[in-house]
Formats: sequence, structure tokens, C-alpha cells
Amino acid sequence: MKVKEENTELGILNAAKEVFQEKGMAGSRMQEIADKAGINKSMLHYYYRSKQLLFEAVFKSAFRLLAPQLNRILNDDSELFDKIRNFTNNYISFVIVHPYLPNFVIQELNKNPDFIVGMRAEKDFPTIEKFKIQVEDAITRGLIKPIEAEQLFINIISLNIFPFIAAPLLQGLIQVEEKEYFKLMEKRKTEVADFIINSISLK
Amino acid sequence: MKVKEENTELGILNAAKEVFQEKGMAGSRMQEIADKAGINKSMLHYYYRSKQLLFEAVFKSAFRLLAPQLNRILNDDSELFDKIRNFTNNYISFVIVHPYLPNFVIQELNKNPDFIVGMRAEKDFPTIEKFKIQVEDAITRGLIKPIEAEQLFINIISLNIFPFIAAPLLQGLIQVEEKEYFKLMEKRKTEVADFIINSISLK
DNA sequence: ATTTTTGTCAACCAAATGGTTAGACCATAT
DNA sequence: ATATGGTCTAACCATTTGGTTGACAAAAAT
Repeated sequence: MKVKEENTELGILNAAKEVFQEKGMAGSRMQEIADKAGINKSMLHYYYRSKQLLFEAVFKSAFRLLAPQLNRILNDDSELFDKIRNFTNNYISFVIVHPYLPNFVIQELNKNPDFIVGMRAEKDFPTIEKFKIQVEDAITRGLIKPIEAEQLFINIISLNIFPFIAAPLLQGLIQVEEKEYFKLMEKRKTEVADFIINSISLK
Repeated sequence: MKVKEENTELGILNAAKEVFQEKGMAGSRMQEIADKAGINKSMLHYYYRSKQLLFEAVFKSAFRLLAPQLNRILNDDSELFDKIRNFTNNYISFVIVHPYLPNFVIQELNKNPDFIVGMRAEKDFPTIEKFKIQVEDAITRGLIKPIEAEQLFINIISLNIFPFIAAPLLQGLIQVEEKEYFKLMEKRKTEVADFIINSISLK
């Protein structure tokens, strides 16, 4: 249970974010969201009609937060290597502030793949075109080895996002405590970029 | 709804696997599992007492299937580069047979990190020790650049597992249909290994 | 042959859950 | 003052859901 915010509608959305992102659509209870927002359960329906609509509001809001992160690689103007270093270095800060967000988006997209169709209409929806040109250009200029932009993108994203999504599994396998694992993640800020650049660099 | 198997207990477990792995603990219904197993709902409780216990049986069974995959990198005797190529090449076949399994294990471990403690007791639980020695040895022998075994392991796992877990998101971002995405995954069978080896190889 | 055990089901139950309703409160406009 | 419209709550409702019970038949044990 939390304190009521002055703006009820926003208070509900924030409470719903917390609950939905941590427990997913199926695992979340309207009552818990109401408690966390410090209001009566009826208010949820008053402002958002149904659990489904409240959930969609949270999902969209989450995706709008994640999209700029993806655009750092896909649509930033900086040079390829800088971009990789920059993204890798900054993504961890983002995850610390929103620990459940990337996983939330991925999970709910798995349970409802059509959501992405609705998202495509949004402005600033990340697309790969610009990145593709940049990669092809870097190959032509003899900067990097030939590689499909799609594969490079998947690699960058995988190396950055997965260690946070699978943290409990990886902690178990590597046999380190949370604190120690966090140190590994800190090191990755630079190591992952080096790993990628080492792999594709031609020099 | 499905046909009843001759062994009821196993039939229930198989039905439960399908439902739990696709919808998670919170999203699954006992009735749906019973229907899929072609039996009365009471049978679920007769054989497994409660939803929680049935779920744990499914989880353990899933983990026991995933563990040998992880041991392919961590505890196989082959040479490092072969091992990376081999794992990367074979993991996709595993995912095709068990599409929901890796994500299921990771998700439920996120919701209940203590599960991994219970798993550690199992024999053949994958640990990193042997792999660590192998990596350190390869570094000493001047085969690969210095890298922490933990980081290399995380990288290998990330590059292989994440593209399947985040398939709907990545399909949306890359703007390809399922079929085309599957082709990308096919190519990764060799490309990911090359990507990794390129990065760490000293020659 | 008869008792006991095991497997199975239809019917049932209590709690949880998403959603609704009727009315109270309160500020602002008339 | 009084009406109006937005905000909010307590109580309620119907359905879903995990779990239980009692009867009953097939199979094993005696």
C-alpha cells in the first residue's frame, strides 16, 4: 500500500506499471494495483474501464520508454563503433532504473505477438533501415568484416539485454551472489562493446 | 482436448508441461490441463496434490532437459572452438523441439529465484568450473585473447538463447515475417560461432 | 469369494477475482 | 441556495478457480 498521488489517473498508471511489470498480466490483481495506488478498486474501472485496457496503457507506456533505447543503436547519428560503445555503456543505467521493463515487454509480446503491430504505428517506432545503411557503408569502406546488419543488431541486443533477463539463471550457473553478479554487469559496460568490435573490426 | 494416455500420471505431466510452458504458472488453469490430458480435474490433485506441486514437477522436468544443453558448453571435453561451434549449431534444433522451454525456465526463475537453489542439488547441475579452466588454459596457450570465462559464457548463452526468447520483438524491429526470421536463425547456426571466435581468437 | 486398495468421475464448495451500482462528497456554475 | 458534473467509496454480483467429497468400479490382495 502506498500514498495516494494528487493525480489519481496517473497514480493508477504508476501503480499498475509496478504490479504488471513485476507479475505480468495474468499474475497481477486489480486489488493489488488499487492498494498500491491508495484508492478504491472501482477507480481502476472508472479511469481505465477494464484490466485489459489498463494493461494496454501500461504496455504502451513501457514500450515508449524502451523505444528510445533501441533507437540509440538504430537511429543515432554517431559513428558505428562509438554507437556500440555508447549503447553498451548506457543500457545498464537504464535497466537499473527500470529493472522489470525489458523483460515485461518481451514477455507480453510473446503472449500477444500482435501487440507489436499496434506499436508500429507510433512515431519513433524503431526500425532497422538507417542502421542497415550504416553497416553496409562501414563494410564498403573496409572498416568492418562483412556481416548482415540484422545479425549484428541481434547480437548487440542479445549481449546487452539477455544477462538481465536471465539473471537468476546465470547467477545460479556461474555461482555468484547478486552483488558479485552486479559487478560482472558493471564490467560488461565496456567489455561487451570490445567483444563486438573485436569481432567485426577489420584492422 | 486430447486423447488419454495409458499412463495417467505421465499424461498429466505432459499436458501440464504444454500448458505451463506456454502460459506460465499464473496464466495456466487446472481445468485446461485436465482437458488436454483427457481426464477429470480431480485426477490432477489425486496424482500431484496441488497446482504448486504439479508446477514444480513440470519445472524440474524442464530444467532437467535444459541442463544437458548447458553442459555442452560447460562440461564437454571437446576443444574450445569446436565446442562453441557445436553448441551454437545444435542449440537451434533443441529449441525447435522445445520452443517454450528456455523462456519458461528463465521466467519462472525470475518469479521465484529460489528455485535454482533446489536445482543445485540435482546431479548434472551445470557449473562453470571446468569451462573456466579450459578458458584460462586457452589464454595461457596463446590461443585466445584474455577474457573472463564468466563473461565469455554469458556471451555465448546470450547470443544463442535471446533471439528465440525475444522473437516477436526482434521480428517487429527487423520487420520480417516469422518465416524470414527463421531463416535468420538458421544462418546463426554458423554465424554466431564465427562471431564469437572472431572476437576472441588471437591468430 | 470377499475384502481392500487404487483409479476415476460428477457434483460440490469456498475463496478469489474482475467488474457493477447506488449513493456520498465536493467544487463550480447558475 | 441550488443544480450540475466530476470524483470517490462501500457493498454487491456473477464467474472463475483451486481444491474436496462421496460414490463407484476395476483390480489386487486375502
